[in-house]
Amino acid sequence: MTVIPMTTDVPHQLIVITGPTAVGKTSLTIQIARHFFTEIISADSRQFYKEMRIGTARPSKTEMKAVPHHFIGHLSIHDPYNVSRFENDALSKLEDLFSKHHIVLLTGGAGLYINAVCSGIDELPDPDDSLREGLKELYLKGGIAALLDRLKDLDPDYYRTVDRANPKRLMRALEVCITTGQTYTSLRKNKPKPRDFRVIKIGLFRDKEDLAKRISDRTDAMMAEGLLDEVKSLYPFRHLNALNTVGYKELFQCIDKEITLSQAVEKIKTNTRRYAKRQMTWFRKDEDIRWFHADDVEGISRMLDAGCWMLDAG
RNA sequence: GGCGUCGUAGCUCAGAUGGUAGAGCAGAGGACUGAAAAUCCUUGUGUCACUGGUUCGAUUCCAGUCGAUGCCA
Repeated sequence: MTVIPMTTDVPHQLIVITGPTAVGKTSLTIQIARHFFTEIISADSRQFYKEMRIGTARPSKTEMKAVPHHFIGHLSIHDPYNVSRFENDALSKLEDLFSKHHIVLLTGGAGLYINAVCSGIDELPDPDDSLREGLKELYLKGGIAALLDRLKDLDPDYYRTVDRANPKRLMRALEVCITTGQTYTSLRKNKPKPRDFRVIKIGLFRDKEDLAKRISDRTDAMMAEGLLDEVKSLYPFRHLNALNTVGYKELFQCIDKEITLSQAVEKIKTNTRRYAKRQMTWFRKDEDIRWFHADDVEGISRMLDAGCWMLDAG
């Protein structure tokens, strides 16, 4: 029997499985996890919430039993949460898991969250509720112009490069400047943080028609499973950020009689397609991702079993 | 069968008293550092149903054909 000793010269490996929504990450990741007798960390910013089960395509009970999953349903929609917290939570969970496994899997479709785990994000202050309220107020009263005015003062460099039409970006930058007394620009180092594990990123793709079909089928399946009831039960909380989510917001509109049920279902499908598209534009930029067709289990296994990726610098 | 209305971008529709056309949605591309399934940006050439006629010129006017639809029979 060969036991690989847990020493520093054998690097821990984080295998990241990513790709657009509905591409088939869940089942493939479970297969790989079983192959390596390891566990899965989810980087899916909506599967975190315990109240959102059907609409987020959470892995089934059987699937979760087959392989331990982490960060699925561990939060309530009422809990404030963000990437930075996820970075911390995931890192400490990884430390724990790496004491038992050489290889751990991370899967999900939120590129920002994955990057936070793999290379970290800058130290910036968490949002402050009352300040955020104030900025929202400023925006409502004075519009984008008011935000821009303020930013021009507080961080002229960022003012030059921001997307000036994006209120959320502007408000966040202002928030950081005001709470720290420093410019947002100066705090954004954009330097990867060292990690004591290696990362390999696997991207799953499918052609457009195939993905669209899967999205459509999955949406129908969610409806058959009772999405509408799930959404109804969350209706009182529809203004929470967690519920500003594809599959939920459209059905809220239906409950509000703004659109019909079949219109809502169609809208869920097109919004999911658009989400998948946005994910792809994010992932395309990431040169570390090795792409495989989502059905190419053979190819992925071959690559992983060859183990040559373990020798990659990283 | 008669009379009327309509036929313009993938969809819903606007428009030009005749000089080959434009919105919304969809689609496509992009951005992205604590709200990220979020938020935001860019992007519109299409036999203007078909066939003739009038005209320097017709998608626009006229006639016919076909299709849709409404009313009357």
